[in-house]
Amino acid sequence: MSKPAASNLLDSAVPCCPPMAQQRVGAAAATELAVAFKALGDPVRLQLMSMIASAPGGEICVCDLTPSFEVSGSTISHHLKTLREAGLVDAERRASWVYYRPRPALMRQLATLLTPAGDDLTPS
Amino acid sequence: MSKPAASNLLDSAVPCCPPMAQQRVGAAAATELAVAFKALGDPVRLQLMSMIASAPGGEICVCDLTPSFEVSGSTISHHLKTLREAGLVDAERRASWVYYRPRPALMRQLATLLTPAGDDLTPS
DNA sequence: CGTCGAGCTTGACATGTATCGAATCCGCGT
DNA sequence: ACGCGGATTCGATACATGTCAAGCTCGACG
Repeated sequence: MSKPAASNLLDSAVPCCPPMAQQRVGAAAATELAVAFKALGDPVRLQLMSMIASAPGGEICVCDLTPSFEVSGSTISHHLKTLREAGLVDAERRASWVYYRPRPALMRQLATLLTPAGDDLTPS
Repeated sequence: MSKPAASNLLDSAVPCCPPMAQQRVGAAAATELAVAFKALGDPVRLQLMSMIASAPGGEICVCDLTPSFEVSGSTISHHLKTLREAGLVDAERRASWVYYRPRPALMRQLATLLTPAGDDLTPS
């Protein structure tokens, strides 16, 4: 559990991703970033991601996620795995329960990437 | 061409989408937003989107997009249709050529949605 | 130990998607 | 009118994905 997450975007020293409105995304970067966007490209996963990202205390138990959906527990687990492998969330087992927390680094990269031309982004 | 784009997020008066780190995304909103993320969840489409978003002059001809990829022209056209129907780009035919331009409104919504907790977003 | 509950994994299936070639459409020149 | 080149659409096919039921793993607690 909590694999290193295939993407090397997370630990890459390269600034990597200015807004796509300012610079084209190369083929290699596109392949990696598309994994993250694809992970968000499902209604269930998007809701899961939002529930994890907005969790008070910074983390949330799977047992608090599952009851919010119509789909089966195994399906939720499968979606969570997708989010994990995309590098968007991190999981940790404590006692009988598994807790998920967001990984803001990638979220911020995606947000920056989508910033339209002329928009300001988190001015220091 | 240039269909109304199924999403009602574009012309909706509702503020709609605070950062997901601040508020859970509802099932209905998730279904619509997931369409946009899914559209970006393919390497070719992500590059296409970045080429359109970064186009000098705010628009770019399909004939300038197609040669950058290995895939066939019909495949590019299909991907562009996906981006159009997701509300991310707009197309216009002029003479023999079709020009694509970005739709910053949705881009900004997605960027805002992904803004992590504690981050500042384009302060007015 | 044994078993119980929470979550993950596996196997299977139906649906969706990416891709291509061929056909079609649409302006433009000749 | 005719053909040409750019772009989209159509039909077909191989592959990926979402979903579930069933089985498995890991701690906890008697």
